[in-house]
Amino acid sequence: MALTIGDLSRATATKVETVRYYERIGLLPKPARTQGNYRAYGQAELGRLSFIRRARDLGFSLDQVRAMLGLSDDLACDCAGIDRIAREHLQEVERKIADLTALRRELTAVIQSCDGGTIADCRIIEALGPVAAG
Amino acid sequence: MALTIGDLSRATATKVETVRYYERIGLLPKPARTQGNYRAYGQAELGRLSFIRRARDLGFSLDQVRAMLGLSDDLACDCAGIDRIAREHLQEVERKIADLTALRRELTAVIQSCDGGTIADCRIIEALGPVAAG
DNA sequence: CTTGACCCTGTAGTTACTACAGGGACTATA
DNA sequence: TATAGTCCCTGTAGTAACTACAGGGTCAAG
Repeated sequence: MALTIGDLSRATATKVETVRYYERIGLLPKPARTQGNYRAYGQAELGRLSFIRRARDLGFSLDQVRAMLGLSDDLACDCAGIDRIAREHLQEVERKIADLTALRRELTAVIQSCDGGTIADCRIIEALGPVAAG
Repeated sequence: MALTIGDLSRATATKVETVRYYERIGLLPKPARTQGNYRAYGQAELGRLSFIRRARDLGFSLDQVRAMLGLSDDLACDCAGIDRIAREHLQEVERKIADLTALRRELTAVIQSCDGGTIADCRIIEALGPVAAG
């Protein structure tokens, strides 16, 4: 049972036009077509699209997404290259987790002070303040 | 000692043009000017810009950033509204932390299997797979 | 007093979508 | 079996969030 472009769209909260856009720029493979010329997808494409959308939502560029998908596509080729890419992305992932954790702490504080009726001590901007000068 | 636009740019890894863009769309306040018509910033603007850039890097839209900055700007006004916005953003932050944690696990696995010489078991796509159908 | 690094305003280009326009496919139902 | 409604198709044009010049002014150092 093949999936339509609308199925992928609903399952990943992605506009139909965006799915076609990803195909055009080569992020998604050109799918099989039905007799009526409709795109016919399988579970693999659904998984790939889900990865793309969620990685985008985490602030990675399409080029970075492409590189991460490459980790999965280029299996058993250039291990040194894969290792380097994975390590770079791991660093970025850890930085993002740290920033989000700081943001969570400050949002929680805002909510709590709202609960208490006072909101004079909002430090949300400081949560993502400038890094120490190099 | 005022900061130049170049100082802000270097401190936050932001293009000078982007700083001026944020001013144009009202995300940064119009700063004071020197005799020579140069923009003159203080620490507050540096903090604000840093917040904007890091929140953008975490995948928040400029509108979402604007709402979060509002939490800090509108102190002592509409507590119910602030609470709602903060709770919504907290939910999104927690979802992102969960996704990034899954991504970190898979990237770590890729690096480890590379260390061991085998990379046949890359599950990075599954880390951000489709959510169960509703 | 000029060279180089910085700043200014403006406009045009890029990335990553998003929204039609104009038309074909398929499903239900009168 | 006609036809209304919902999907799909290919284009092209618009939007959001930058980014890159062009053409020119400012300012510290030598």
